[in-house]
Amino acid sequence: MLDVVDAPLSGQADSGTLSEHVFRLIQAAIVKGEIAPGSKISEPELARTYGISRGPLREAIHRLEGQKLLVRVPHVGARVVSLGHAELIELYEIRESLEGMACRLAAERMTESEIDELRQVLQTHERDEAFQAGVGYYQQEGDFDFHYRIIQGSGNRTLAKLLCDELYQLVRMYRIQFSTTPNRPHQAFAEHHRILDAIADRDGELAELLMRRHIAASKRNVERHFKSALEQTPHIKG
Amino acid sequence: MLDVVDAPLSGQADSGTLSEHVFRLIQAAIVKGEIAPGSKISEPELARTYGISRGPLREAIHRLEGQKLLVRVPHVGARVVSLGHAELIELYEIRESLEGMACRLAAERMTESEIDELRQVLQTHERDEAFQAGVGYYQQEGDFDFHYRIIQGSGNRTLAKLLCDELYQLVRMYRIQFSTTPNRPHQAFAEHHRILDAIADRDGELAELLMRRHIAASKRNVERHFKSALEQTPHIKG
DNA sequence: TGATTTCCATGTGTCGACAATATACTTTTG
DNA sequence: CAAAAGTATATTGTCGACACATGGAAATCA
Repeated sequence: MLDVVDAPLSGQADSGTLSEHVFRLIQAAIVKGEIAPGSKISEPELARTYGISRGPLREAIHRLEGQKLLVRVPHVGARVVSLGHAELIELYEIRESLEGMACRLAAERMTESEIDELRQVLQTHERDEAFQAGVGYYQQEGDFDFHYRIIQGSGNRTLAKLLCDELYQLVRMYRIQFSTTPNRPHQAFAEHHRILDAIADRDGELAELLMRRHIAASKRNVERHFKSALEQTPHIKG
Repeated sequence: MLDVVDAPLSGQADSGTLSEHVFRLIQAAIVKGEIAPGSKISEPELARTYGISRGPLREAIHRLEGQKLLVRVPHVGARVVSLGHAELIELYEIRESLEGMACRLAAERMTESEIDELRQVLQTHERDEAFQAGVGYYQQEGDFDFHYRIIQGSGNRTLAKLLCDELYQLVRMYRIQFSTTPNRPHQAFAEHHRILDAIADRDGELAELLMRRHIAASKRNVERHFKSALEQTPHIKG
């Protein structure tokens, strides 16, 4: 028997289909900002770039549209989404509600070992944060780890799919856009700790309240960045 | 001038593309139960049914997958989603959180004329309900009208797209599945009225609380129906 | 007789080409 | 000189066909 090691590029289990592959590739490219927000998607160009036919590419585009990363107009084409100020705030309001619920459920239903793992995640971040004091970018992934764990710990798999597989792609996209400025890491750490304590105490109500405040603070932070970015470049046409 | 009546079947503005067309067609067929939950989707068969090629059909399938109405397995095919007991409950929990927020926002931001229209919607239902006392099916659409109006009145367009365009297709699907039994119309009416009163009083907190209770009651109702349905047909394999 | 293996049929994934439509440019006209 | 119409190019939407994988049926062997 020989080990099949054809092309494990994407890291995770690649479903083997080209459509799935380019779907994740383009998704990552959009989230990372490699394809500018508001820019047009050219099917022939992308097909040449990834070396595939337009068929699988179009299927990937339609799925990306479902994830709200692309906006398509019939007979015209697709553009990378470009959220306005209001829409970004709306997204954070939705997170506030949904992750608040997830946090309450997590406080009620997480196992002790899961809580321990969550505590270790936070300790790891604390060391990293002390190490590269306030760089803020690495904290992004860590922050997602923290939120991811809580969402998974809620036990509501439908909610987890909705938050992690769909909405968070958009959130990550704008997090990376705003990642040039330090993202209030210390304050976020303190908030994370308080949330963890509430979960460890099995205090669902408090955990929900703290998570909502945490996301609300993030929202205000993003709001500031958005405004300052707007002042630098007053009019970005789609 | 002659009235153009080519194919206004879908009611709304058809974007003209076949893909979009079959997307809405299959979506409606799944929601109405014309394609049984858990049943397999045959691409050649559906292509023949709608008289189109497999290309646009596959694009529609991918979008349906994004809306969680289909579950696809690579190299195997797509099946109509079949939510288990737990998943259905999870869906209602998500609605509780999201529509609760929508209702609070609606109480704060709806205009007086919008509130008047909402009141008229309720009055219309009251007459209809009194007319065909307790049939319960027509109430489905009406119930959606009521919830739709509130969601739209929240002013959060991102939330409205998420709830109305995506999650509600699933909810409608199972509403129709359980529509054989009378859906506690009187109690729902009373709850709707109380919600309206809270909105008219601009009492956001109360409006949210009442909406959450309303959906929780719906959840318990669905839970009952699900159990009784399970007793009649103990094992429905996917 | 039962389990395993081989083979075939159905269906999915992918491709290249054609038709229809939108965008940009050129031309014409007031 | 500006605006509108017409044309040309490029892109999107659609189609039919081929390659490969999967599931089931038939045949073989223990």
